[in-house]
Amino acid sequence: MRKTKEDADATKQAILDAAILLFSEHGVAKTSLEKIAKQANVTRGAVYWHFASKQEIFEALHDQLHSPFIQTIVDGLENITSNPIEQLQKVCTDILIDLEINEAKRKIATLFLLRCDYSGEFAESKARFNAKKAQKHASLSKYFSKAIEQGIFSKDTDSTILTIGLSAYLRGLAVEYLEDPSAFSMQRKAARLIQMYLGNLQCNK
Amino acid sequence: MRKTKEDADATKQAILDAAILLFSEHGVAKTSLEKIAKQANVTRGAVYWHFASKQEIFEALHDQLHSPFIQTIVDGLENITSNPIEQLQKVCTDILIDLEINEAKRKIATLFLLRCDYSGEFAESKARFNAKKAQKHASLSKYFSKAIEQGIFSKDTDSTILTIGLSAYLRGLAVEYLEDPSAFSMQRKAARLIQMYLGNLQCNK
DNA sequence: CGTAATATACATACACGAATGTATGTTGTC
DNA sequence: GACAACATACATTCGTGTATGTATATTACG
Repeated sequence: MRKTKEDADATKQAILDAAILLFSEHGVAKTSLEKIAKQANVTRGAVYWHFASKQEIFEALHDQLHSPFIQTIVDGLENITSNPIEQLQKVCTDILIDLEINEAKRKIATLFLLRCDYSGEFAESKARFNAKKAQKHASLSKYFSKAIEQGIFSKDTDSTILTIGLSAYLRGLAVEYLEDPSAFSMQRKAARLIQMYLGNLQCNK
Repeated sequence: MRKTKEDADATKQAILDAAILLFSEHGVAKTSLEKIAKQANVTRGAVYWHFASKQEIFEALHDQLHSPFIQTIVDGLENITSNPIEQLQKVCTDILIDLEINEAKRKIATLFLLRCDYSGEFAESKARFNAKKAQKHASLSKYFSKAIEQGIFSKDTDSTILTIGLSAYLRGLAVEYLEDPSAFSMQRKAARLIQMYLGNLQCNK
């Protein structure tokens, strides 16, 4: 029953896809390798061939798919346009709207924000992720500092506070939305939610 | 080995305390009833005498201890003072600082925000909680509407957006802080973080 | 270029521990 | 002496990890 290399890659991907689905729906802890195998139409033998443990599956998904919101912001601000504040607002708004219209991203975000806890065996994944995040944090903070110096943002803005706050705000909105997507619509509210937070930063001198 | 009623209540409380500790440190899923019993210096027999299952322990803790931030805000705004905006800022700031200085509250918040997922058997707890939250949401939104009418808050504030946003902001800040308390100090930053969010709402006409 | 050797990509079977729930025993109290 | 408040013992299930079987793709060799 040996398969070709492409076949093997396909089943590996099927296992990962099954894991995303089950993890995001039922939680990481409550998903057994048996269930993942069944969802992927293989046996646990196949799963253990490609991965040493559930933890390894989780880590593979985590490292490949889970990126902090700040990273998306930093990426989106790389090429500066005429109006940096509007640009920032758009980037943030798009992140949130994406959670509503992009099912794959919604599943991934649900998984890592709501369906796993990072205590114990997953602490290393979290540590790597936090390092990544801290790096982007610093990067965004620098960007803000510069923008404040240049008079784009109001002088009484604190770049660190702004970075921490924005990160937390997006995280909070994402979590509250994912927890109950029927509570409000991102497509309708995201822009105003972001506007409320970032709308008063412009230098009004 | 029969104990008096007070003794029994004490062991029940010891079991609950042990559960809080272990749940918040190692996660709900990874904490067995055996570990809880050991931590409480009893056997699993005692645990099963007081509770039917781990789920029942979780639900008891959840219903008694976990209250949405909005509830604290609504409670804190009950008796209106001279400056409602300052009052609101203080209430929010205090919630955050409490996470740093009050160990018990930090453990509880960690447990319910970071160490459990509400899929599967805990969905009912989450549903009850969400109902409670929605109620307080509506209540706070009404408060804001009134304050806007009275000219306390700026006219271009949307009470619903403000409520959703504030709830998400506090949740996000709490989560990011609890996830890594060394990242920043609430005692130092909370006031400014809240000020940045709520500071521009005052009616400036 | 055909074929034997080997490694790959799994499926199947088994052994084990952990956790759960229940049944039953024990002791002190009212 | 009956019942509350446990401790102890037992049965069962679930998940994991590993060992083994096996068919086929790939490679090496003559």
